[in-house]
Amino acid sequence: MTKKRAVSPAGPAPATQRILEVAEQLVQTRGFNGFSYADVAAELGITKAALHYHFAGKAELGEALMARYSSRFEEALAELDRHHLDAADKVDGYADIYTDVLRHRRMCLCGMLAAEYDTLPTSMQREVVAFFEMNEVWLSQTLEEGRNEGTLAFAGPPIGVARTIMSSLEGAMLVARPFDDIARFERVVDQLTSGLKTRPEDAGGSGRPGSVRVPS
Amino acid sequence: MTKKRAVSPAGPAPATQRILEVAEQLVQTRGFNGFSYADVAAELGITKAALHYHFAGKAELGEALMARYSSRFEEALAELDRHHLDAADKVDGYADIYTDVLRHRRMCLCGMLAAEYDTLPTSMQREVVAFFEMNEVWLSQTLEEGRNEGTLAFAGPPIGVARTIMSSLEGAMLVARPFDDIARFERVVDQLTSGLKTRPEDAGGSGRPGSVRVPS
DNA sequence: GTCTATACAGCGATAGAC
DNA sequence: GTCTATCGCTGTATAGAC
Repeated sequence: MTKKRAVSPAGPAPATQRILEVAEQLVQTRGFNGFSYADVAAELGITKAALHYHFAGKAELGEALMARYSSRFEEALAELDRHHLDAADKVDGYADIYTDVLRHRRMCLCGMLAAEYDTLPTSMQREVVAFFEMNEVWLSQTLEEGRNEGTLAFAGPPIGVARTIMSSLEGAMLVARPFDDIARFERVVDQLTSGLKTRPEDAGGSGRPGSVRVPS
Repeated sequence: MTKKRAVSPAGPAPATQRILEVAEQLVQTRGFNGFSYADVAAELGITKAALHYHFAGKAELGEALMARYSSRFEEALAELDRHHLDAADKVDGYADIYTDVLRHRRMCLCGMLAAEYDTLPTSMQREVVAFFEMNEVWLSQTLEEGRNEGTLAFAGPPIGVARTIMSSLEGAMLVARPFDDIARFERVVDQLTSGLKTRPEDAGGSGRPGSVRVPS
């Protein structure tokens, strides 16, 4: 048995992983047009040329970033589903995912890329839209579930409420970052979700049952 | 009397105006890091060097852009106040300002710059925050007014609701643009505002009394 | 107020050695 | 898998003529 990990034989090499982590942080804080190969290389102590070995171009790096982010996000949603929470708690868990991103002083990756949408490679544009659609589908289903089980109450089709919640969370992150104020974000989250719930919220916003976060 | 306009003697020269208009459109669609002096010059059929006569550097151009946008926005809010609307209609008018921006396939200038916040010159960073604060102040006052006159109803301090509305509108624009779907934005607006109003909304979203827009 | 010309830094990207 | 070296291009900015 070699030094290479025996389990999960697939998956990116450690070097590739570290590149993605650094690039992700840069895009989420500075934007896709606000970072360069030189930034990533400097942070990792390697050269720009080495990066091109792992990702042919900036577009490919961007696509890998989004694929990773989306699948991580999807996994976090699946994890919420696995916890047998009621829909009201799932919605809270959903908002917590966003809160955790903001806690790392980051913007949602796809929210950031949505701002830069017109300048992105078309492959990345498609992934931005797909990310939002994935969010909407999960939220719609959860909202409908909540209405059926009686933990959530709202008027009209779930998709409308889902779109309001998702885009409002993106906007709350967008605005909270210049103020460097997580509490501002959390208050907006409470405003948005408290109107949906059929039972009163217990005081503390943290430590909810089955809290799930998208790593880093 | 010369050819120069006899009235409103102050104000930027026509050439400067046109530069600002082109640059504004570019920033609102591509971001501050997504456009260049060359883009502006090409659009106007002049050279990059000519631009530097009007604005020493990109930072100065950016500051002028924000000052203009903020004062235009503030004027639109003052115009809403001048129409003797009730607060519910003022909130609708406020949302209409955003809708008109989106109709021009643009993101709110300061919403766009909020995404790029970490990469902006500090002078521009301050203006981004000031813009959001100005919005919040006006909205808070209007919400309180509406609660006093009975056209609006909401729980808690107005500032909390104001922040939710403003940041949610920013987010709804951010997300609607990749979908190139104004209706999506308008439905979110309805969701956000209908819960505030004490009387039902008349059907059509357009042509409300005293509709005001921020030009371009 | 606009031009030509140019400086100079940074960008994404490639070739080829190790 | 990482390096050195370099290419071609674009970016912001300046000098000086008109």
